[in-house]
Amino acid sequence: MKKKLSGPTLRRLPRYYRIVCEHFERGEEYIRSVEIARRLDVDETQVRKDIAAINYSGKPKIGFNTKEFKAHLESFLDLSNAKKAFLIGAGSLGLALAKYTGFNKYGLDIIALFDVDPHKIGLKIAEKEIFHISEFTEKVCEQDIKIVIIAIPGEEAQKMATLAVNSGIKAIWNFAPINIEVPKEIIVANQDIAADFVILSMKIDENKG
Amino acid sequence: MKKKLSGPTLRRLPRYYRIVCEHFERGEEYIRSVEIARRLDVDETQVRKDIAAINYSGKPKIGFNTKEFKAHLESFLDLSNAKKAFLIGAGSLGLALAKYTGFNKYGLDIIALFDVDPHKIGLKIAEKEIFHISEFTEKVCEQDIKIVIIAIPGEEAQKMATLAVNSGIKAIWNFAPINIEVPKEIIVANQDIAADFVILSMKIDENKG
DNA sequence: TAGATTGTTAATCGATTAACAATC
DNA sequence: TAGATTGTTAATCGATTAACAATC
Repeated sequence: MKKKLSGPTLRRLPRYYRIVCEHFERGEEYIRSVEIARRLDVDETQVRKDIAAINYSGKPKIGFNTKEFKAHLESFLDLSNAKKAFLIGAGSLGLALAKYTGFNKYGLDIIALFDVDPHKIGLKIAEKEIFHISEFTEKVCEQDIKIVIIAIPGEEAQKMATLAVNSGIKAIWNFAPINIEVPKEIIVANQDIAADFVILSMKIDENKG
Repeated sequence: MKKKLSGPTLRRLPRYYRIVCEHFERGEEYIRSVEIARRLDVDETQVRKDIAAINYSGKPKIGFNTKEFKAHLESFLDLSNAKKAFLIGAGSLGLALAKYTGFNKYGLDIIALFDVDPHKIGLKIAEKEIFHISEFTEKVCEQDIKIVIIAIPGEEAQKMATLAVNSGIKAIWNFAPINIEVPKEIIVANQDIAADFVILSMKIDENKG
């Protein structure tokens, strides 16, 4: 049984993974904690602590073997095990997410899209078919889907979330700019990209002051 | 001079803003800290502490006036003051960001897009013209742009970041799935959405275990 | 007034950082 | 061996939570 990691540590791990991949792909055999720390602007002791927390270890004087460390992170973060998901909303954001190539590497496999626009039904985006939302519940059951991504403009997002929950979905990744509410056993991540901008913009102000 | 907020507090403020807006638009005059806490799954004392940190106060027994509190957050987070930005990349993600309507409310105004594809140059997306990247530096100066959003597939992102820095940009919001590196006086937010998925997916695993 | 909620001080908890020992 | 880097224990720091006072 994995011991539970702290939130901050968990959030740093995918960032380590990215850096380690970059080094590995560049053909570098080892990476040192100070290098990871510099790239991500965290403390180097922090990096080693986090690595210790996932039971990996490096070699004193040499560093961490990029290939091994990468594999360890993939195993720990369960990246190789593709998780099937449905995507609600074939608007511009939905299409962008459907076409996004970075997800496979991180264990996300978007299987199909759903929309209400009759002009879109039947089209294929990046080899994923667009179905009418009325087929959603049935297909969730058929294909044993646990994750749904919501990418519609807002007002309808809560309704779609409720539909998803009633269809047996276990986790919702919400890109609509509202805070959706679902029963507490359902996992929700409200991806508020505008809020992320606000944080960036506050940092700019700080730099000026 | 604003006293500096902690990172966690700063990250919660836009979430409070969203909830307060929702209540205000629903016509509710007051909101209580316990309600905000419930909606965002944080501690209610935390909410009051955060509110105190931005020098706002409510009324005992009644709560926080939604209209006033909303205005206070807008002022504190500087949401009313539109920040001009350029967007590099008119691919599907770039278009989705250009069309995204939620940004205005959060103080972001995307002025124009840049790309290299000759078929796209001159087109308009949500009233924003697409220019050739060769015009970037000149237009940054002309329009005194401080922020650039990078939405291209990856390999080229570092080059574009460097171009942006050389053009005098002060902050970069990077959607490309690489960790871009720039001089330390430049503010960078690497928006790694795949990483956000990993965190969601780990939470699902925890729920099972 | 009584009760409910805000506001604040004190206590706890956990994450980060510092110091240093272990190791190749 | 000397030096560099990992790994770990201890100290610090800051965020969260708990307790309770203030207030309408």
